[in-house]
Formats: sequence, structure tokens, C-alpha cells
Amino acid sequence: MIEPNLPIDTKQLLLFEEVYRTRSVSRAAERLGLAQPTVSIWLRELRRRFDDALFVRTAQGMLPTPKADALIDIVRQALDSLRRLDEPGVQFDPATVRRTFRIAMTDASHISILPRLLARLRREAPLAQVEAIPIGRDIAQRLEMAEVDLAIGYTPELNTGIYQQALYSQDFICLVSARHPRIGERLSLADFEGEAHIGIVQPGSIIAELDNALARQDVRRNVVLRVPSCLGLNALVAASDLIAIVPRQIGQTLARSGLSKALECPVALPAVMVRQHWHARFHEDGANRWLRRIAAQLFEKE
DNA sequence: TCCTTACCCGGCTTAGAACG
DNA sequence: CGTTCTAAGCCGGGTAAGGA
Repeated sequence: MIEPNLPIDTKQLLLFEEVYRTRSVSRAAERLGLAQPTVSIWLRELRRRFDDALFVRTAQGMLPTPKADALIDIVRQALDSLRRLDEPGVQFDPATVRRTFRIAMTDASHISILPRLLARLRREAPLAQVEAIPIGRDIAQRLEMAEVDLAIGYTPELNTGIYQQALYSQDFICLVSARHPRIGERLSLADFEGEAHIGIVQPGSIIAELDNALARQDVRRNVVLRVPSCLGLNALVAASDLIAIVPRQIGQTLARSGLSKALECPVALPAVMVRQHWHARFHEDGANRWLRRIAAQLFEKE
């Protein structure tokens, strides 16, 4: 016995995935080429192993328990990894790869990075899929568990086991309505302190650093609205007389709609470095290296 | 070293109970 | 009524043990 504690048999992983997908023991058995009782017996072993019913009979079929819901992603990733063992050669070929790249990023990056990144991926890896995942406090763990291939953002708290590469320096700009009643083409410090602001509240986001920087310069801003995301910002700014401090790229992109205008901040705000992060386990992995190179190349010419 | 035997294990079929 | 679970018994392959 090589590893008595190795949690599970590959066949049982396949079974788990198939029952989860088909919501049926019988259909899973048919698809796996097994007799139905065999599936039932394996399921019993899985239930003992995980100390959970995993699937329960209902009028809608064999529905997964919360435990099964929690396991399915890990199971699928394990199976994906095992299937890759059979791919010809170990080297990575973007032109033929059929997999999902999971990239954690802020919603601001959905505007500033994702379109260009997606265009490159679609061109070079037409069979691959991309999943954008919110970048949160648990990002280091998710990188380690291979739930996320790459994390892009301002995440100074990542360290052990996580590699990083600087992508670009991000500075800030102010966004106001294109029809603002008092602010023209320049934003003065008096305007900045006198007008009301929208604050973006995202744990770990770049924007959380801003109030620290303003406080150091003894500049106050009157935040009357806090939102969790940049995505609805344009409509909010356009329909109000509020000021929003946003990453320069986001501001310029949103201002192109004509609803809002991007103005230089009257206060010096420190630029922050946006980096990409990956786990040490995948440092030599062909697919991960390729993905990192694509992301880095997006910013080389700037 | 080779062969036989016994045993274990995984998977099968069948049958019946339990359940929604 | 259809689906799922469980038990009993069978079969084939692998393996360990023992004998020639």
C-alpha cells in the first residue's frame, strides 16, 4: 500500500461527478458502464469516507447535500488534472487546450484588463474558457488549492508560497458627471473638498488605500454614498453631482461613454503597483506560464 | 522454479424491500 | 409506479502459501 491515507479512488471521483451531474444513480451507472448496485455500493463508501449523505433522494432526483456542493469543484479539478496526464506530451499547447482558466480580479479589472486579455486568449487558445472570479481575502488559499490559476490586483498581503510579477503602475483620476452644474474641465481642491463623493468599498482593493493617503495630506472628502463595485459607477456619477476617485484606466474608459468626464485629481495620490500572483506549485506549469506571459504582454508597450 | 490450492477482492446478477 | 438501496450468491483475476 503506497499511500493508505490517499483519500479516494479515481473511479469514485468519476462516480461522484457523474451522480452530481445526472442527479441519478441509474443514469450515472449507465454512463460509467457499471451496474446500478455497484454505483450504489461505491456511493455508500463515499458516504462513509466523507461522513455525509452526499446525495439524497427527492422528487427532483438525487440532490447533492451542501457537503457535495462543496466537494464538486475540488473533484472536478482533480479529474481535470488526472485527465491531463493522458494528454500527448507534458508541454502545453494553447491552440488545442480545452480547459477553463480561472482568473481572480477586481471588477475594475473587468473593464481595464479582461477585454484585452480575453481577446488574446480567444485568438491563441480558441478552445479554452475563462472564468473571472472575485478577488477576496481567501485568494492565497484559492491559489494554493488550484481553484484559481492567476490573481491580478493590488494584494500586498500575499506572501508565502505565492509568486508575483509587477504588471503596471495604477494611478487615480476623478470621475464626475459630464453635465456637472459646478465643475468644468478642471477640478480644484476646493471643489474636491466641497462636493460630495462616492466611495468604493472593496476589501483588499486599491481604492481602500486612498483614504489613508488623503488623511496623510490632511485632505477630507465627504463620502455620502458607498458602493461595493465600480460597475454601476458611471450611471451613478452621470445622474448626480458626486465625485468618484477611480483608477485612471477605469475613469478614461467610463468617460468615453460621454455620460461622465475624467479629471485630474487636485490631490497627489500615490500610484500603486498592480501585480499578477500565482502559487509556487504552478511556477513551472506550462499552462500557467503561458497565461502569465499573456497577461504580462498586455502591459509591455505602455 | 513451477504448479496447485485457497483465499481475497471487485464487480456482476438477481431479488426484494424501501422510498418518493 | 419507478427509482434506489441492500443482501445474497456467483464469477474471474490476482496473489500468497505450500509442496514437488
